[in-house]
Amino acid sequence: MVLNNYCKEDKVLLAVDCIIFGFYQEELKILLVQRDFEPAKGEWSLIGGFLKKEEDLDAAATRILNHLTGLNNIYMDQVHSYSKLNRDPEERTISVSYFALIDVAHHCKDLLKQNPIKWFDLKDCPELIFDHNDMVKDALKLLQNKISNKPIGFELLPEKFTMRQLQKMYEAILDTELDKRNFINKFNSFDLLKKTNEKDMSSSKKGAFLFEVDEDKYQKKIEEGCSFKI
Amino acid sequence: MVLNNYCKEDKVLLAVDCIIFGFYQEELKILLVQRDFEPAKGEWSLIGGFLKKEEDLDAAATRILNHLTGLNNIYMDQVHSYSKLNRDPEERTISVSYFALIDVAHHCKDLLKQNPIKWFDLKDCPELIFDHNDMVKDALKLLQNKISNKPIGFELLPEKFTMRQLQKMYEAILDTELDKRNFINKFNSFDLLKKTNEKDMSSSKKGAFLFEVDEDKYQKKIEEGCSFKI
DNA sequence: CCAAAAGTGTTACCGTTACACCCATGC
DNA sequence: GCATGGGTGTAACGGTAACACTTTTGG
Repeated sequence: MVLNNYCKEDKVLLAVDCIIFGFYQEELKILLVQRDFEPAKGEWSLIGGFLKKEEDLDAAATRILNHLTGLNNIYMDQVHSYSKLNRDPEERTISVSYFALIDVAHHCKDLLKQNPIKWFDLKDCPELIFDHNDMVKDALKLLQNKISNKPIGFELLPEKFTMRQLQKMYEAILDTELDKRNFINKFNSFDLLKKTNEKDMSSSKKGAFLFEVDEDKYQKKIEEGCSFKI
Repeated sequence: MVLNNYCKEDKVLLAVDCIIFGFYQEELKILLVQRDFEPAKGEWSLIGGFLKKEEDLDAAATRILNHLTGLNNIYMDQVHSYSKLNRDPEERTISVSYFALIDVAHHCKDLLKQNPIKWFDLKDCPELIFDHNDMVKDALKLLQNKISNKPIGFELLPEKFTMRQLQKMYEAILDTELDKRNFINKFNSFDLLKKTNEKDMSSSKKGAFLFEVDEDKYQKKIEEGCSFKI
C-alpha cells in the first residue's frame, strides 16, 4: 500500500464561496455579485475568492467577507466542498462553501454602491453560475438545521429586536408559519433574552418592546449544549 | 473589486481522509492504518490519499475505500474540510474528510492481512497523526446527527439482522441505552422492515427472527423525507 | 372611534417513556 | 428444569399545538 504517491501535478486551485444571508422586510435575503469578468461575465454569482498560501479556509472566508462588507466578527460556518470536474469551465477548481449571517443594518452601504453586489430575496434568487445554485440550497438546508438546534439567528438581527422580528426571522428561514404565543412561550423558556425598556415604534402605534441577548446566559447555554428546538 | 486575481502558486495539495465505521461485537469500530513512511512512521492514521486530476472528491474517497477494503457501493458522506496551515508538517495540505459505513462481514479479510490496517473500538481509538482525532470526532457527530434523522444505520449491518442487533447499533452510535420495547415499537412505526422466516441462532437458544430492509418502502420514504427520529 | 399590531394563558392531544411477564429452547 | 435471551402491550406523563380576547394609540 502506497499512500504517499502524490504528484505535484495533482495540485488544485482552491476557491471559497460565501452564501451571505441577511434579513429585512420580513424576508431572508442573499447577497450576490454580478461578475465583471469572463467566463460568465454579467451573470450573478456567489461572492468568492481563492485560498492563499498563508491562510486557512476560515481565514479566507473571513477575508473575502470583510473585503466586501467591511464587517468583522461575522458568524460563519463551513458547508461543503464541491469538486465536479467541469464545475468551473476555465480551470479545475475545488470550492469550499461557507454560509455567513450578517446584520444588514450594520453592513456598510457604501460598499454596495462601489461594487456590483446586490441583495436578493432568497425566494427570488436568480440563476447563478456554475454550481452556485446547489451551494445555496445546501447552505440553506444547513442553516435550517443549525437554527433548529442552536439559537444562531440573532446574528441576522440588530442588537435589539422585537419578539415579532425574531419570530419572522425564524419563519423566513424555516419557510413556515409559527404561532405567536407558542413561539414566545418557547423562546422565553430558553431564558436567553433580556427585555429592555425601549420600544420599537416603527411598526405599530402601541409600540413593541425591544429585547436583547443576555450574553452571559447565551454563552453558558451554548457551552452546555442545551437544546433549542423551535 | 477583483475576484479573479488568483496565482498558480496558490494551488494546493488536496487529500481525502476516510473515517471508516464498522459495527460488531456490539461496538462501533473504526478502521485505521499504521503509517509505513515518514513523517510519523509507525503511528496510526485515518486511511487517506490524494485527489487526482481526473476525479472529484467523492470518486477519490470511493477509490481509496475500494482499494483498502475491496468493497464497492459503500455508503459515504463528506464531513468537513481541514486546512490549518501546519496540519501536515511535510507540505501544505488541505484535507476533505468522509465517513463511510461498512458491513464488516462483507469486508474482505485478506486485505486486512496484506495491509497494516486494523479495526479499533471507537472508544479505544489510539492517538492519531495530525488533526485526525478531530476528524474522527466531527465524523462521529455527523453520523449521530444523520442517523437520528435518516435510517442509514443498515449500512453497518448484514442484509439480514435481528432487532436486537439494530438496537445495539443505535446504542453504540448514539452512546446511550434504549428501551427494547420502545425501540421496536418506534422502528416498526417507520414501516421499513420485512420480517423473514429465518432465525439467528447464534445468540440465544430460542433464536431471534431476522429482518431485512424493504427496499421499495425504504427508497420511497427516503425520497419523501420522512422523519426517523429515534 | 376605529384600525392595526402587541401582548397574554389555558386546554386538548399525541408522542414518549417507563415498566413486567411469558415464551422457547439448549443444555 | 433452569438459565438465557426473545418477544410483546399498556398506562402515566410531559411537551406541543390550537386557540381568542384585551390593550394601546395614532390618525
